[in-house]
Amino acid sequence: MAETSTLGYALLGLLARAPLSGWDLAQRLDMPAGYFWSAGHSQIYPELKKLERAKLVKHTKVEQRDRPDKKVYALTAAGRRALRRWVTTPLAPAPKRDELMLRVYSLWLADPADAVAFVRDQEAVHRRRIAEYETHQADVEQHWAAELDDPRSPRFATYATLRRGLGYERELADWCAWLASRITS
Amino acid sequence: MAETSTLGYALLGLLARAPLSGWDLAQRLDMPAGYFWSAGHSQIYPELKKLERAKLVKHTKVEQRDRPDKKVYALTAAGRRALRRWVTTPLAPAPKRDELMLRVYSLWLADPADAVAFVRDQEAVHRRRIAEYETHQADVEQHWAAELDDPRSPRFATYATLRRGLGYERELADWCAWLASRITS
DNA sequence: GGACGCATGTAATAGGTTACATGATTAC
DNA sequence: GTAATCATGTAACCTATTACATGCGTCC
Repeated sequence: MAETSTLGYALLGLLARAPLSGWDLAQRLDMPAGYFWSAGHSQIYPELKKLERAKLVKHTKVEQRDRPDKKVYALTAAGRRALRRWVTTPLAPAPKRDELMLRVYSLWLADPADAVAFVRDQEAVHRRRIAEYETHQADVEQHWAAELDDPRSPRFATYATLRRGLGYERELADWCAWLASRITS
Repeated sequence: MAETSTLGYALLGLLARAPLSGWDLAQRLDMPAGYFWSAGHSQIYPELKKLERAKLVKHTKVEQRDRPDKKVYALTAAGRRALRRWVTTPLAPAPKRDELMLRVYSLWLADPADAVAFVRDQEAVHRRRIAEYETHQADVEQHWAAELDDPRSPRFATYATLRRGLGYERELADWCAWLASRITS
């Protein structure tokens, strides 16, 4: 029996690093900022209420002069425990849904010229993302070198996911290049 | 205006290669057989009815002596055209949802020993999948070498997705190994 | 006055999973 | 008879997306 949904854990994971408002959480989980989980604000506000009913988070009203007031959510001790327990719980294999692969599975039907254009376009998308991630990586390695050796610092965890994102995008872009050249030849 | 849902295209993609019954389609889209799309039979049977109403597929009853009768679905000319059009249509960036990365993002909270065990376990899962895919790859390369050079053969498309699956799993397993050793040191 | 960013919510719809339900045929 | 495989369907629930809805404050 999970204490909350996966989205709930995503929110707890962000709040474990710093208290945030619903709007702030939505910023971080909206594409393209959310590297590996995403959600719109219409999903986040109700979820925060659930988490609060479950006593995993609590909010405090913060009045602002220059902007509308907001509710800032923070983890409770129980919320932190639940998150900590969840992170190393056995992970059930999730069904994959990759639309690019689904397209490629039927790409033999297309005109080869169209197929190459499609695949080269995908490659460009991922090369752009690689450049973006590389900038992040360089920044992180320069400014937080010390923390990247400490597996108990949040920065270490962020760095690990960034490395994975880079590896993923590189492998994908290279595969696109391989496929495009293979169709051409 | 898409002519059908992504699941619909997944079914069309399978039927473009050979006519199949709902049950056969479910076999191919059930974990772990479906490499990059999955669906249960409760989603497939209604979807086939939708596709038939849209005249993208048609079924014929096939009586069997040794087994229950079945409905075998095949693409119509319109279905084939719709699929062909769809494969190279610009692909909208999809929101990512990767629970493993979500766990790792909060892994700094866990005891390092638990964290390493968790990551090593994940690595093992993906190494097993690599071994499986490698067997497939060897089979395909041996038996269908000629077709793998023809971008208009379905076998070529399957081979391309298999290569991608292998690249994905290798990158992931290697990243797990990197992370585990980084936590340990 | 209008656009933009901040801020919070609800409603309707679509997509997906789990559970319920039935029935044929074969092998043990 | 009973379990396993083949075969087809519906219902209930959960998750996620898109659309609707409101309102403050700043800048132009």
